[in-house]
Amino acid sequence: MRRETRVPRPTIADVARQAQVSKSTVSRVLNGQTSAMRATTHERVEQAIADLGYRPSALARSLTLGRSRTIGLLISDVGNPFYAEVIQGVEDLALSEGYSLFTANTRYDLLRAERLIASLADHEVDGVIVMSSMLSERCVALLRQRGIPAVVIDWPCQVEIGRVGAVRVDYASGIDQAIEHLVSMGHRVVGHLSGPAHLPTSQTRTTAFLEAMAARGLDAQSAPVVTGTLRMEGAGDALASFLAHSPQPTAILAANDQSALGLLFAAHGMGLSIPGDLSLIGLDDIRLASQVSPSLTTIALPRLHLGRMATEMLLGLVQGQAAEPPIATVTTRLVVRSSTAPPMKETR
Amino acid sequence: MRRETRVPRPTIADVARQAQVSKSTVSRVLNGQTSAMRATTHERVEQAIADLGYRPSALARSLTLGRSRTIGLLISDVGNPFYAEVIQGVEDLALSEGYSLFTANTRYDLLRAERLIASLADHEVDGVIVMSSMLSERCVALLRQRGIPAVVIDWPCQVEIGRVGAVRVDYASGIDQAIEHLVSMGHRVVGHLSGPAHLPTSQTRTTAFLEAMAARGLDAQSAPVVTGTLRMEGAGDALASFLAHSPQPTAILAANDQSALGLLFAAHGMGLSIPGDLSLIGLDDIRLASQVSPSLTTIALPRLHLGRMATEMLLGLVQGQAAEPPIATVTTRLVVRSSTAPPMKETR
DNA sequence: CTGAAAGCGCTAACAT
DNA sequence: ATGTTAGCGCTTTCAG
Repeated sequence: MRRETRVPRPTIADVARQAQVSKSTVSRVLNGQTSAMRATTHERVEQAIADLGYRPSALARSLTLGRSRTIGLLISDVGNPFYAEVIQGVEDLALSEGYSLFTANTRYDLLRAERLIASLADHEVDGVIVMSSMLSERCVALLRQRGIPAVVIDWPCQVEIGRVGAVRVDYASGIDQAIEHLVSMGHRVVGHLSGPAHLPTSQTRTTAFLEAMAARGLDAQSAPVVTGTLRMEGAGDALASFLAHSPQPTAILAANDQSALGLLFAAHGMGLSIPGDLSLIGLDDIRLASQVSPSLTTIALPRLHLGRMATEMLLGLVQGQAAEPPIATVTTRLVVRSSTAPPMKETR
Repeated sequence: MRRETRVPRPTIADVARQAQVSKSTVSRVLNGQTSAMRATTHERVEQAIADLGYRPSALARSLTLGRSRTIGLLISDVGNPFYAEVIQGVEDLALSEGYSLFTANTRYDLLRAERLIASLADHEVDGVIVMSSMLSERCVALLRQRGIPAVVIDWPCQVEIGRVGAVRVDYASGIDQAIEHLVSMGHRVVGHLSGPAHLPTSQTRTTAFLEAMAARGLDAQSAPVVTGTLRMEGAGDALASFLAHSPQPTAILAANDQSALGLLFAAHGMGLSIPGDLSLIGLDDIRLASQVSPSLTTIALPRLHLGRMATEMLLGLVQGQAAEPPIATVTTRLVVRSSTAPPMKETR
């Protein structure tokens, strides 16, 4: 007794027949153009729709309308905890505006990114949000080439003309607060664990660090800056570098929470006390930051907001009501927790 | 000098005109039905396609073909690090098979899940993969109702007939190894930090734990089982419960890595040494597990594989070549790291 | 070996 | 106030 027959979903024609009206009438009901319609007709159509459990085909609709109410979300790596909330922000707003999301991970692979973008274009997404720092430039170029509106998140480079927007992150504000926090507690030698040098965002953060130091008359020149990976791995080596540096830093600002946590765990492993022997500040405020022990003082990025803003901007571009210039900035702010404290007085 | 004019993408008709052939011929080239075609014709068409930079519209194709080469991925929460790799597994295989992914987060919200499923259905996805333990049952019901093939991941309940498959996780194998590992080191009192009682998967794990204990003649009855949240928060309270228990456990098996790490951090905070004072075993083997200090002994779940299998199964269902019964199981295995050691001999 | 024509499900003029 | 018609871009008989 297997019912192999795939019951085809009802179409607008089925509804029309059932309600004894034309397809146009049904279509009007579907699109709310019901003002100049006889109440009984309206009623009959609604009834038929309900009876048949009819739902319009997004595919067919997209084809006729020329827009798909679909947007692409290009991410470098879902596994990066940083992105999760941004995704939520995007999804929330997109959903509430009736858009669906094609999500795709570039995996930091340009070839893959190209294929994904091609695929998104093939599916006629109305726009794309790009959150893939290393690949953003190429991605945006490809998208522009296909005439697809796009918004880049946290990509400090110049946004050229065209239907491309950008949501920037003002790291400097939070980083400045962080340095102020350390300095006011008495720290004088502060180290910086940066991200890979080729990432624009690493440079931005490092620059902001150096400027914040200089602004307080600290010797930014001799401040130990170690290049890390933005990941937890390898933090042990980085920590060793800091400890070998002279003068030895009493506090370290890491380029992100992951690497800060790497330092934290490495310190644990070496029997170093945080914040007793060393103060630590991260950046991002990922969930984990508040859950480790000691909880991590960090510079919070409003990620949900970031996602929402990007989506809002993209939908603006899609609907042609582009803000000029399509650039927005979100600020960061310090969240003080337990990984920072005044330095011990043995600062040589 | 703004070019406001949205250049419409070339259609199959444009290619046909350019190549001086009919749409049918172009379509044949597009679909590789080129065997019985004059070489010069084929050549001309390829040329025209290249010249125009033509790409077929997935939308139009889906409409005529009746299948969209699109699948939905229903997740409860992207923020859960557990899912990231599964997603990668799904995406990898889907991509290589020419499928695109609609991803959607239920956020553990049934209403939201319903809307998302409706949306997926509206977009005529060919199938859906569900990875949302709490909501799976309802989700599958809704999908079945709309006649959409589905595969559930890690949902231990009965799979009814219909085009629904399941990929199970055999927790018992890894949990048994874990207990064996502890017992062979001399542990006799082992605690279990379980997940919320209403989650089927919590029950599965707890049962496996108790059985593994009993199988070794240990007093499963008096083994302290504390109900946790599967999250890091609240681990402090759980740890306190374990420590207050008599006899006090010398090792704890947590239901997942997150809660194990919660215990780890809580122990740090209380000055307890891991594994000196207490051995700890997690489950999942999330990235973080190998990065914390001490690194976490845990039961590894082959997540990439999980995603791949689910996708493979779904595509099988979609293409009608369903394996009978559509159920697969992946096994788990213990990964020994540094959070486990023999108990101190002061076991009262 | 290739073309003409119908149709997938929907919307939008343009009638009436 | 509602129906008719012509597409949107593609595939697929069916003819030649």
